[in-house]
Amino acid sequence: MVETGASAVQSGEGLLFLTDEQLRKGIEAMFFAYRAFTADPDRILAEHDYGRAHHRAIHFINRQPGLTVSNLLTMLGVTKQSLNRVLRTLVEDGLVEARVGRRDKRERHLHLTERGQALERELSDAQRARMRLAYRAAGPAAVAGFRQVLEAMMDPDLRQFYQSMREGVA
Amino acid sequence: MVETGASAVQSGEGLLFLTDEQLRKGIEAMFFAYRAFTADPDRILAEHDYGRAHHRAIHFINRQPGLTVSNLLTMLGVTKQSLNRVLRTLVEDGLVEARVGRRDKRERHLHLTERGQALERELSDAQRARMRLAYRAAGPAAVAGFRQVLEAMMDPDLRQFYQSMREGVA
DNA sequence: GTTTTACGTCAGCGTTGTTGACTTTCCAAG
DNA sequence: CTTGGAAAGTCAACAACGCTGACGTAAAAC
Repeated sequence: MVETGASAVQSGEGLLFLTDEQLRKGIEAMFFAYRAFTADPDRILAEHDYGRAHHRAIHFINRQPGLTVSNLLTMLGVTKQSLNRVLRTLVEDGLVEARVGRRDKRERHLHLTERGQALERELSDAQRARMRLAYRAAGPAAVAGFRQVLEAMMDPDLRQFYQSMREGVA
Repeated sequence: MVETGASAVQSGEGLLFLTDEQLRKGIEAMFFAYRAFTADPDRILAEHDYGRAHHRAIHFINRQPGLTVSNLLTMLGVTKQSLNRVLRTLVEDGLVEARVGRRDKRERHLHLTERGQALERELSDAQRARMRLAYRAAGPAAVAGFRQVLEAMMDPDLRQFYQSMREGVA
């Protein structure tokens, strides 16, 4: 066992938010919220015969047009075989274009086609709509806290990635 | 398309936190944080030849000892066939006990055995440890906001479940 | 010129989700 | 007391999406 019991309370600092029960509620909140978070895109993807893996690829290709396969690999944290299967179908279906690198011809630079962008918009509109409602309901202060806690949960290297994603969308 | 462009900004209310870019960052934060959130349990589960599905079952059985299979089904949001496969291995391996209902003998009331409790503790200690660090780093105000936004994201019926989970652990 | 890197691909496997069909058990209402 | 339907379990088949391992090609790097 790592740490058991209401360790935070025992510290006597009045850190009620660090009770095991509070932590447990946070864990469950993550579970249920993530379910909701993926529900809308999942519905749309099912209509197009795609899955979550396709969504993730599309999202990051849209976010950083021209990123290479290995970049994407690092961000998604899957094997190249797994990603390749997904990427191949997206290229075959004409949603993604893989351009050979000009400086380094081994690289493939990924871009969304118009059809790819259309699906991306459909997916992210749905996801943003839910997010917007949640943000609006909770208010700006809550949103700041939300982002702070999520960021603190990430592994350091993934946090780097997250923070370094440029703010503009091109 | 549902809503495109920086709709919130156009409302002129100064709701900067509702920009598409802010929403996008929230979406990515969810993605990366959830990865981290499941990483520690996943490692432990792999050692025991179990998967995330087992973890989820164990979590909720521990949380509400004696809950029925259909209760669990509703909370997890999977089919009974899918849950049954998981539950069967847990019962076979002696981590979960399925007691026939006394009032309604069709029901199976689920309980963790000692070995089940041991694994639950191992898993949730790891998960809580990460959560505790994140909470501590972000502070109580951020934690409150974190919970508020997650709660607002949930579908109403799942939010009901989430809120109604009793605070004690029995 | 050899090694390393980036990418693609084939084969095989495991977990976890799905649908559909069917049985058994049992409560409850007619 | 019979019957309808809910709760639970099971079998079969399938799909998405992870994984490992092995292999091939092209190009960059040393």
